[in-house]
Amino acid sequence: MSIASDILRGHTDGIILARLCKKDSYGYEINKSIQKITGNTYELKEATLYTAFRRLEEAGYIVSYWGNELTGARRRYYSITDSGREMLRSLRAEWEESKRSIDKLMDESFDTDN
Amino acid sequence: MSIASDILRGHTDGIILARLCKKDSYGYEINKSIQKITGNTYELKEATLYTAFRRLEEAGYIVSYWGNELTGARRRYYSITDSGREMLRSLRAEWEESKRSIDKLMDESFDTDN
DNA sequence: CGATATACCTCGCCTGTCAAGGTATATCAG
DNA sequence: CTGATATACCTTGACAGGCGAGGTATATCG
Repeated sequence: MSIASDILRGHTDGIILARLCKKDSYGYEINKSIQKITGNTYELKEATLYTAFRRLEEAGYIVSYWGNELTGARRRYYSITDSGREMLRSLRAEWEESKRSIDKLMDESFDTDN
Repeated sequence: MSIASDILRGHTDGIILARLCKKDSYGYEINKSIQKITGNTYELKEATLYTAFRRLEEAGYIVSYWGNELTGARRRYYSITDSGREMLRSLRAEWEESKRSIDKLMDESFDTDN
C-alpha cells in the first residue's frame, strides 16, 4: 500500500531533516533509505524530494556541497545546520501532538457529549 | 499549539467521516466537537470544512438535508452513506499504516545500514 | 550495443487550505 | 434600543506542495 500525497505533505521536510541528522547524505541515497525503512510504503517522488531540498536550503536548514566521486555520477551532498536541527526538534514535537489528536478523531470508540 | 495546515491535509475527510459515523451532524457542531476533542489543538477552518463537505457529497460519501429548526439559524445536516463508511474504513487503515512509517522515519534512534 | 542502475534537475498542472469577505437569526448587557 | 457576541451558513481567489513528464550524464553487465 502506498500513502496518499496529501498525507506525505507536511512530513517531507521533517523526514529529510531526520535522515540528515544521522549523517550527511544525497538525494538518491535518502530516497532509497526511506523506501527501505518503510518497506516501500512511503515513497518520496524525485520531483518532491528535489523541491524540498531547494526549500530547505533556502530556509537555511541544510547546506549542500558536491561530493568528489572519482567514478560514477556526481552527488550533491546535504548537511543539516543548527537551525535545521532546531526545526527538526519542533517538527518532531508537532508530529507527536498531531498524532495524538488525529488518533482521537479517527478513533471509532471516542465520543463527546456536547 | 496549533497544527500546520500541511499536516491537516489528508486527514480532513477521514475526520469528518468519523464524526458523521457516530451521528448525523452539521458544520458548526462538527467543528466545535473537533476542537473540544483535541483541546483546541486541531482546528478546521470554516472554508476548509465547507469545501470538504462539497467534495465528500459530490463523491457520494455523505448526503445532506436541511434541519427544521423552529428558532435560530438554519442548519444543514450531513449523513454518511454506505460508500462513505467504506471509505472511512480504508482511511483508518491508511492512517495506521502511515503512522507506523512516519514514526520510523522521524525516530532519532532508528538507523539503516545501507 | 541496449538495458538497467546510479545520480542529478526543471516545468507546469492539480488540489486542498485558508484569509477575507459576505448573509441571517437569537441573546444579553448596558 | 443598540451594539456585541454566539450561532449558522456560504464563496472567491491566492498560495504552496506533490508529482507526472520530461530531460541530462556516467557506469555496469549481458
